[in-house]
Amino acid sequence: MCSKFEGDLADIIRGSSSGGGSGNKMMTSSEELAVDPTWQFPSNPTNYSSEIMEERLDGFGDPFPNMQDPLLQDLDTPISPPTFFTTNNNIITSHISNNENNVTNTIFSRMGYHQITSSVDKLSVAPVVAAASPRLKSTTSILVTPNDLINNCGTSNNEGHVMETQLLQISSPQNTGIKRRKSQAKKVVCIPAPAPVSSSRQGGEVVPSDLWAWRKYGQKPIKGSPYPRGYYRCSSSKGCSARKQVERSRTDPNMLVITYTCEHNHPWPTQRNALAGSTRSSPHTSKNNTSSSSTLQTSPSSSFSHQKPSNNTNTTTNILKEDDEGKKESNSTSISDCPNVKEEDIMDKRVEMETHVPSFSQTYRPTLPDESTYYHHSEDFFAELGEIEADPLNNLFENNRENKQTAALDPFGFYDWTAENNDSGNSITSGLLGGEAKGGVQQNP
DNA sequence: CGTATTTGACCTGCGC
DNA sequence: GCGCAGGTCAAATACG
Ligand SMILES: [Zn+2]
Repeated sequence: MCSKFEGDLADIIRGSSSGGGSGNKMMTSSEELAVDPTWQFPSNPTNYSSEIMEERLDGFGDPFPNMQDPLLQDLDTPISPPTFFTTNNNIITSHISNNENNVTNTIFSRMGYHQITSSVDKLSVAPVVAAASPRLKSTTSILVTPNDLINNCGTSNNEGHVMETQLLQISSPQNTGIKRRKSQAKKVVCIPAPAPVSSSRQGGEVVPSDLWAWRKYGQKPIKGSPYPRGYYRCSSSKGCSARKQVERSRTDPNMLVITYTCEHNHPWPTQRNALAGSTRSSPHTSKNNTSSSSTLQTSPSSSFSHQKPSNNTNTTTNILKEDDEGKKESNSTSISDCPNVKEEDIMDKRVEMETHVPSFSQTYRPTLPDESTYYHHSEDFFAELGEIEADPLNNLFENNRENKQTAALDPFGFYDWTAENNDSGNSITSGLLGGEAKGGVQQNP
């Protein structure tokens, strides 16, 4: 976790902190989001997956949901360090000023989650929310459309929001696969952009990398925004239908809006693809700083969820649910801080806010029936984690070397692990860490 | 050599 | 039914 993120986090932070001064650059088709190798997302995509697609359970997150839950529980009990979130802002600023790398935690603070689920998963969603705000005292439900998300992210401070949206057109008889666009459930995450900044050459934007390996398969300019949208597909396994869309929010260049379309079939990204992508982007500076790797990595949602809850004040986590009916119920935790919410209301769609005090533990279970299959009990999961944790952490930290501070961050790192653990945690962790950068090949399976 | 990115073209969905 | 826009595919290119 932490370690992984370190680099990433730093980047993220920068982006956010820097405020994106640079973010503005218009992107022609050519410009893309460059991924910073270092950058990592706090959130786990998997978490998002918690949702269940109507028809498409397959795609979404079987594996993921599992992951999340355990984490959540952990959070509740001992592990979760919500506290760190609270402090995040402070930390961030300080770190940022000093060192980019250090920032790891801060990133999370800003990050926000929006989960938007289309009609399909009613049940699943709720749990998700809970997860998101394990600790939050009050949760507000908000309805948000994806558009809103984008806008919000941009406009909103820098805080990220994660939304699960399932935009489904249930109306269409065929949910199956045919209708791609709207019918599918999507999870939208807003995060501070790493800072496209001038930095690297390419002009590319930096995309935060998550633990998963993503391969870019397309990019298109979007009318609404000056920024192109990048389309990524899971490269870990061919069978995996997980997809990811990355675009900058039109309002805030600083913010990146990442939309996850399907969940991963496989437990974990054994290895990231670091090779090709990263190198290409910049010929000169290959890896270290400047390099922008195409591979995007967003932290697994799980990590996010944890973080979010942590703070009422600073971090805002919003989770949006859309019911079948079309209404969206969203629970946002610690919204108070977020300006974003307001914007949303204003924006287009309806945003409803409710204050809830969910106990995340409760919510958690109900959320995923699937989970049970994957993991019988979160407890077990944790148990494993505990073991794993030690190793992975160490490794991570080592990797991170730059930031020892990250250790403080433990909470984050911890999250990541969970994900790793899920599959075959130990091996993976080592692999990830080591391989992350370049590992060339990705396949696990 | 293999993998990943880049980029244009094609296809599908959606709105009018 | 037409047109627009988004999303995906596939060929070409680049890099380790
Ligand atoms: Zn996958």
